[in-house]
Amino acid sequence: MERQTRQREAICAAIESCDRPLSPAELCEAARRRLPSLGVATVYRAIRELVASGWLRIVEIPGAAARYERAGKPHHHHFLCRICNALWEVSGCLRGVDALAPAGFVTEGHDITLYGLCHDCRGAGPK
Amino acid sequence: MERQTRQREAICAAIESCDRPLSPAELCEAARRRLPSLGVATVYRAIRELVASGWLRIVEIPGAAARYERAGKPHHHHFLCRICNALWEVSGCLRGVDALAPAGFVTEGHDITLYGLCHDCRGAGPK
DNA sequence: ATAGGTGCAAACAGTTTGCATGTAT
DNA sequence: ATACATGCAAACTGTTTGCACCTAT
Repeated sequence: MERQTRQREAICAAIESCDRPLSPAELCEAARRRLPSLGVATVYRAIRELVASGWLRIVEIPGAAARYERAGKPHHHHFLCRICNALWEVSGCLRGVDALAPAGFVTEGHDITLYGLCHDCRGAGPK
Repeated sequence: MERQTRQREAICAAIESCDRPLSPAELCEAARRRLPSLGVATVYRAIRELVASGWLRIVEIPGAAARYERAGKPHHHHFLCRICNALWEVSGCLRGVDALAPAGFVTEGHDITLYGLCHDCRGAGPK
């Protein structure tokens, strides 16, 4: 990430102007609205570099494509809406999560993902 | 799943003789020890049918290929070893997980995945 | 006998890589 | 001027599908 290029500006701008984590495809589509000629490979390369540099964070979701959000937020988890597929941030965590591991295992971290209906979809039928 | 075939016997036996969830590749390898000519496509087809019939359960893991375990076990979670990539069962859960959701959200379920070093890899360097 | 199952290889989707060209410094 | 970055297409990986052959019933 040594040079400032139009493609990197488009990619970073797309991430910053979105309030939810984006998948590579969503990010590519969003950045192409600013720079239509943008290639997929460039998006993947930028993601890798931004993650390596600590600017981006990978959000891995069970059963869905990984998404990316700006790094630096406090420890949190996510809520995946079954209806609209939006991924929401869930602040806070629980004590004792890491201690669930079997004896003799070394726990280095954990993920918690909640599933259900988000505020917007609760009560509404499928989109 | 209408007929009893050697390949299906090998696949089901592989699952039942293993105490942890297997990825499609692991399952294929294990079943091939019983029936070396087994094709990948057959493994995927069997997985799909066994899940549909309720005999197998999908275990989705953030950032890793899905694994499969016998259905019907009590609620539990999993531990993914960073070194050997094996997925281990973690018995128990925590109270209050579903209540982490933001107000107004309806939580229907959750996943917890722990990461770290399993008993076999703790202390050992990378394989 | 025959419908369902299998193995192979081709088709796919998502991600990565090689290379000639473009461009920020 | 010269690295570094980009776009394209080919390569890879993991999963699915089409099809001719095989086999449990």
